[in-house]
Amino acid sequence: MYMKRTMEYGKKIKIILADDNFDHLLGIRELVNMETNCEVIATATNASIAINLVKKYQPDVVLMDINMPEKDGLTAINEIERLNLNTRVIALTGYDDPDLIFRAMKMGAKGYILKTMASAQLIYAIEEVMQGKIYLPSGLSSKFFEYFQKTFKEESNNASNEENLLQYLTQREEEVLELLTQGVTYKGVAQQLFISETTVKTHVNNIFQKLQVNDRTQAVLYAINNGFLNRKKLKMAI
Amino acid sequence: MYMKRTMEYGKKIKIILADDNFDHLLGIRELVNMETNCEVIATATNASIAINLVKKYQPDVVLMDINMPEKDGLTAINEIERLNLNTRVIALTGYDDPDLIFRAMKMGAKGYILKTMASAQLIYAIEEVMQGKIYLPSGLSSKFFEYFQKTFKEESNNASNEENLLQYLTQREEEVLELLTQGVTYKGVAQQLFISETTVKTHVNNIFQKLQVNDRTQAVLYAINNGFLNRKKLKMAI
DNA sequence: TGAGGTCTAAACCTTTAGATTAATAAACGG
DNA sequence: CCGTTTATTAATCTAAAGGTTTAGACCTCA
Repeated sequence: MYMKRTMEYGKKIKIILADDNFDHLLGIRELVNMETNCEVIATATNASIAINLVKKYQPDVVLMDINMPEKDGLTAINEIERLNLNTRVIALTGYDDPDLIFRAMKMGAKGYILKTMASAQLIYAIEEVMQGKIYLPSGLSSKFFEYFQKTFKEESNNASNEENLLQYLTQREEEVLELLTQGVTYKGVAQQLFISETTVKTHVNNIFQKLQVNDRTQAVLYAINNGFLNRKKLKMAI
Repeated sequence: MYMKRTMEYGKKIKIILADDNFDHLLGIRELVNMETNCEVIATATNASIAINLVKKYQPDVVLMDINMPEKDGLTAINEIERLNLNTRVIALTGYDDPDLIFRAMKMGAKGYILKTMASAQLIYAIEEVMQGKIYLPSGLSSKFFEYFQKTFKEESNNASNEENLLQYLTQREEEVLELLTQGVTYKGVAQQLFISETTVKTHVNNIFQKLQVNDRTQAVLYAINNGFLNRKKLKMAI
């Protein structure tokens, strides 16, 4: 499924622009077209149109303003990524808000540039992502990592939380809890573990005491918030 | 709480080295000490000792080999970060495994370098992180982002899952569900929303039907896995 | 061998959860 | 304006969950 995609000289890089500000649209198009290696093949003033254009033309690069009304640019990036085309999206915005950068990268953006940046950087970004690289200017990269680490700080504080009550569970109790986190009833747990329903209740009660909760919902929430599922490798640790 | 930390000329950058390989330890110390602006004030051959040394000397930079036996380097990085000192950790390893890079950054590493890299890069990395920057060489940065985006791909596929059943909930039902995700009982919900317990049960039943689940645990799991909490801004969207 | 922990199970009881049905009021379309 | 839908409210009844106590079988470690 992997398609090699180096810059083929002679063929221009096909670009689609999406920006709700018409003046910006024209300006950027002008700028990009000046670069002989690039060609803006279509423009859109909202995200929905942009997505349709991408489906139709399958461009090399999409420059997506992520501050658009209605369907926002971030969602649009995600939808384009999920098309699994060979299209790279570069997020374009006026703000260097860390959360925005983080979410854009999360959605699959291959680059992120500010409208206030020098125009040469835009061309450079296009060339970089065309080579399969990620383009994040140094300043934005720092913001991204700051935000990234801040986001995971609480989690790791919780996950290795002084006293993680999950550690006191026995193997059997972990097995029961794992089934509880899947929404299985006592009867279901009993059948899957080949024990009686009353035994399940005993285990569950012990779990409640150890986790200091009163019911299964709270137990499940505790388990999820304290890395139980991660440990079980049911889901990638985030 | 923010302390400005620029390079103060005249004062050497205090560095602690942690590497279980004694030869590497000597080599890196030699290398770092050659840089007149740097000084290795202590070395450790395992993570536990390293952490104690950090507590004692509060160095500017820790070069941490993350492939050590017993307590692994990644956990050590996390523990050092949680000390909230002004110490920056640079991960040091022989492998450019994306997962390793991702986890190191998650734990709070400010830089990541390979032992195979040119020695000059090590010095450069130290200087960069001392300026508050993140040091990730281009190649490793790409690996990081690839991994980052791959990790979040599934999640966003779920989150904006064609048909997110959460969208069919009424406002009242959302209020009820929000309380359910906190492990509140029917009685508790009734008191908080000033309605009768039986009314709560009706809402809950409607929620079950709309989310196509059979009990509150499954409803809560559905809500969590489909971005309900994120939307409610109770928790940072990851 | 005896103390302690785990896993199993049962009886008995209280509380909560879940299913069904239905009344009221607001919103909407023709 | 009236029938239709939808949201919200509510009562009743059954099933499931949860609390408590007791106890036997098994294993381990001192």
